[in-house]
Amino acid sequence: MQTIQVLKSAPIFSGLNDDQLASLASIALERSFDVDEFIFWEDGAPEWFYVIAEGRIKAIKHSTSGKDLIVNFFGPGEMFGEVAVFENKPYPASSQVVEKVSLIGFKRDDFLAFLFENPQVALKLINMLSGRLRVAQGRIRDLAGERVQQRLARTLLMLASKLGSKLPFTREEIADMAGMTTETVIRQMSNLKERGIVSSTRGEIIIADEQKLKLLGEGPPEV
Amino acid sequence: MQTIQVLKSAPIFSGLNDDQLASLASIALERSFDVDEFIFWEDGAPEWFYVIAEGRIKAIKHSTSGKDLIVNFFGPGEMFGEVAVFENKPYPASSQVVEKVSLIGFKRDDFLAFLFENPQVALKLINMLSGRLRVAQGRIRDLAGERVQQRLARTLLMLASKLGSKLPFTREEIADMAGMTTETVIRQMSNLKERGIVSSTRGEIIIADEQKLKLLGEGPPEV
DNA sequence: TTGTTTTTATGATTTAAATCATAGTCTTAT
DNA sequence: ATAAGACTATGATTTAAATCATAAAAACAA
Repeated sequence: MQTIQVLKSAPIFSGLNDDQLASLASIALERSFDVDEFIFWEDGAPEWFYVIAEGRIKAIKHSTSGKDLIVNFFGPGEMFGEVAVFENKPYPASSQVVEKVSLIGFKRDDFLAFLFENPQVALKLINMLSGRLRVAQGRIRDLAGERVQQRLARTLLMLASKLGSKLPFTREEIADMAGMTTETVIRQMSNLKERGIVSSTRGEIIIADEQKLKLLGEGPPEV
Repeated sequence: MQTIQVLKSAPIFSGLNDDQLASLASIALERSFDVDEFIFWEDGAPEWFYVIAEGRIKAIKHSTSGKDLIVNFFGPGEMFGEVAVFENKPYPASSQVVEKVSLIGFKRDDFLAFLFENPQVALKLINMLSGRLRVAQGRIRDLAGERVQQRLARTLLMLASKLGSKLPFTREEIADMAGMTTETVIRQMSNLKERGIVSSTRGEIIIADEQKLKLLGEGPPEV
């Protein structure tokens, strides 16, 4: 796809006129990565800020205990790497390809200059960062002290809100997102299957009853 | 203190010239609240965005299980309420006064208009939101699966980085921040006191050996 | 001063989830 | 076609932290 077409369809650049898009495209660079490749590593120098044209990536925070945590997934039209670039500090997480991606990259200085000239985009960016902060705070609460069943339910619902009811994840990936062990996720999923709340095939989870899942995620353990 | 003086000293407005400050002050409104008062409630309509002139507040996320979580503390010069205002969605957390505060408030529309006219402030804001997102992601990792000793250590260090080594908090408040029970915090703190890492009086914690605390926060449980 | 509330402290018991262990099933590669 | 590896499944055991319970010390109020 044409760079300009991709930019046009990205929420962060929605509403830009042709001149603005052309000026953006002039500082953009296309890059592609294969499955499992790392686009950048946690603690690396913040050079690039990306918008996804095609494919999906995951943001991973490594831990001294070896237990990595998947902090987010990003797909077409979404941006990532922005925290590091706008703060001019090392990337706070690694990004690894889940599905072969084609990216549009911007160099830090070029993009900041563009922002300065286009307050409209800056406001949009402020809006999107606020949204991410809201989601992050929600996850903080979820992870602090809730029971695994609730955490799992919320994790699945969060994914479903981005990807629909078919979730292309293994139990292990879910465990890395919800901050628990693979075995625990498997047990909980078995339970959810018995109760008809989800169904699944290898590497895929289908949410069958979103209402019930919401009850589990919001209400007390026993409902 | 004069509104303009306060604004001048707030990081988000650093570097503004007198004209800009005057224009800001013209849309600002001063408000004061007493200890324990709520400035706004989670899920309330996003009307005001605040900068603190004096005092301290805490941001609280309520949970269905009744166990509230303190997601942040803010003091002089810091802003809060921005997520709701910039997204135009309900406040993601409540804010309650810890120490009598005097605030400078901005109405949503007025402030957005100011931002549009002052891209310099917009960029600064992007920078600060990025910083908050980075911190939030760090907390997500901390809360996901680490042991209480590590979580406590990191919580204390996070607070120390904002407030210095004297922390004016009870064990209960720390527990609400780190996502654990008051008893567990008390036990862990007793242990840290025995080892000479912290000392404390009622309602106050003093970090005596930040180096050792960092080891506990970063390394594996046994060092 | 005495009584009440808040904060800190510690012991005993329970429990949810991690860990350890084994195995079946599905997918992919050679 | 068979072997190798990844994914799912379940049982047994351990363990960290929650919960339940009691109490002393400090702060505060009447």
